[in-house]
Amino acid sequence: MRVKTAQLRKGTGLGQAKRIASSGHIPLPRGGSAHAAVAEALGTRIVRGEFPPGGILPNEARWALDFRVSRSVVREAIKMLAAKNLLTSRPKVGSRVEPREHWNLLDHEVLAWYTSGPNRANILRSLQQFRHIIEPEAAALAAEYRSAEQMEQISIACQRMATAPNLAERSAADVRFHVEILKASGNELLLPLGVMIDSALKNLFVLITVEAGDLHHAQDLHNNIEKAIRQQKPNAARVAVRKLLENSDNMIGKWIGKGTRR
Amino acid sequence: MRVKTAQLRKGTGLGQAKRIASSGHIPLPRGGSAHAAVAEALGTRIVRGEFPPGGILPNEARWALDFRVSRSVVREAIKMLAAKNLLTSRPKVGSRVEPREHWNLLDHEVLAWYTSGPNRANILRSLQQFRHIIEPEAAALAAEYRSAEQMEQISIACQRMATAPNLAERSAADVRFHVEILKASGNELLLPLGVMIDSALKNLFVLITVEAGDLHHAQDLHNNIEKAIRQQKPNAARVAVRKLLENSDNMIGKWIGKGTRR
DNA sequence: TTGTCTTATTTGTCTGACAATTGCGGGAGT
DNA sequence: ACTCCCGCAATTGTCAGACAAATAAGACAA
Repeated sequence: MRVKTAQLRKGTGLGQAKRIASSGHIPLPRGGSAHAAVAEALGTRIVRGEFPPGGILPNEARWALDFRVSRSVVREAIKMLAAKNLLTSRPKVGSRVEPREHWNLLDHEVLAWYTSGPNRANILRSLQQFRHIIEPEAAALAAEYRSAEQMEQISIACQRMATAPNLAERSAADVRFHVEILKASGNELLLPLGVMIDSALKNLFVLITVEAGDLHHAQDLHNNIEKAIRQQKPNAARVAVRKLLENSDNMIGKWIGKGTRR
Repeated sequence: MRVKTAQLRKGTGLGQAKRIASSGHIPLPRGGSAHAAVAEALGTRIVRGEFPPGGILPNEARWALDFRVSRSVVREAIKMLAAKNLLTSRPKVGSRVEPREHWNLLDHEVLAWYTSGPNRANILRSLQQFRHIIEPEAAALAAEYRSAEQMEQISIACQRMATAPNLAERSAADVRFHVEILKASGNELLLPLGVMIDSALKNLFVLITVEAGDLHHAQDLHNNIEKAIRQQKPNAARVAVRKLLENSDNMIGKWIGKGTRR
């Protein structure tokens, strides 16, 4: 965070209130670099719908005033958002928010902004549903095409899950287990997608682990997956993963049922 | 393109050849804005493996010299690549290329750079495989949860495919058909993912359409999908989509078999 | 050998200026 | 009154130079 302490510009009582107010000083979250902070602030507000798709947002100079940063910083932030397809910029017209279907929702930053917003329940549901689509097929592909080394990695992760001394390490091994399966699937796109899903559901993940009173059962489910892949039985792998997901669905159901508000 | 004609810096015979050569003038593709051009140039070279993951790339000043642009432009380009997780920057150390599994492969620009590179066959194979995983389930979900309006849109697209006067319009209707199904699936992540896949396979798409001597057959396959979703039969929808994909697999096989090099 | 200090390099930020683009309104011509 | 063209102004795009901050690497002392 490089924002100067002093350097308060004088009044700037320029008459505006044209398109959107957005007046006054907006404090930036401390800790990172300024452009990242601005990008996060803008990105969050866009994703939350504060600036509707198709709309024009305030110009760079205005943001510079509001955030008390230079225009360079604002520009770099806007370029980052443009790289995520949240908006496009054109001279004279400004930066226009793209329609939602153009947004790169698969970007983990965008996803994080999304899950911090109002309709996070909706997106979390979509994510879990996504796992049902992706993971059984990934396991089936892994069972079919895995190499010996990849199998080795999967087994290591599985064993580490079983012998983990605490929940944190167990959760880490769990993620590793998933990732290794995705790697073994041989599909280059499955890996980043799976990583993205896992990191987005990370919170959910540890909660499930905590909630699972019956760790033995959960471990059995994982062992079954490992075995199916080891024996190169795609269908068995599919079924085993479905069982595991079913289990975690139940955990989520319990968790929601418990009335865990926010 | 805003690069000045004049303004040729003098010699700059500074001794270096430190990490990577990259000396001399690198011309930028004409047509867009400078930062977009630089981002594309750098992104392409990174994705193609010219700068290996974990490596440090030349500093901003150097790129500014090589591309004959200001450092601001280089910085904005680098920020765009950082937003796609291709690299991270830290003071004093420079910009380091991230490991490939961190790259946002689901970004359509990154994907485009990828498909223009050497191992495009590999990535195209992964994409088509992806369709086998995604689309049947999407259609099943659509069959289950579609609204009346969504069904209407799907039918319209299907009919428009049948009555299209030329290949271009037929291809457009085809894409629309897919997108409407994804929308009807009710999963917010399926839509952007599907759009991304379709746009990446666009070229492949039209080729398939061209290649398909038997348009009637292809249309029947689409009609079956439409019917299954209309009748809200998820399993039938899954099967119908699988048939369609099988057909397009065959077309791709034929096309490759024909010896279409390059 | 180890810990600390200095230094050099690189990104980060600020500032001010000008260029390029283009939506919009006003004026000329019919 | 209507249409077309042109200049204006607002906004992003680009440039240049300066300084701040961070930190890796080497120098030096204990």
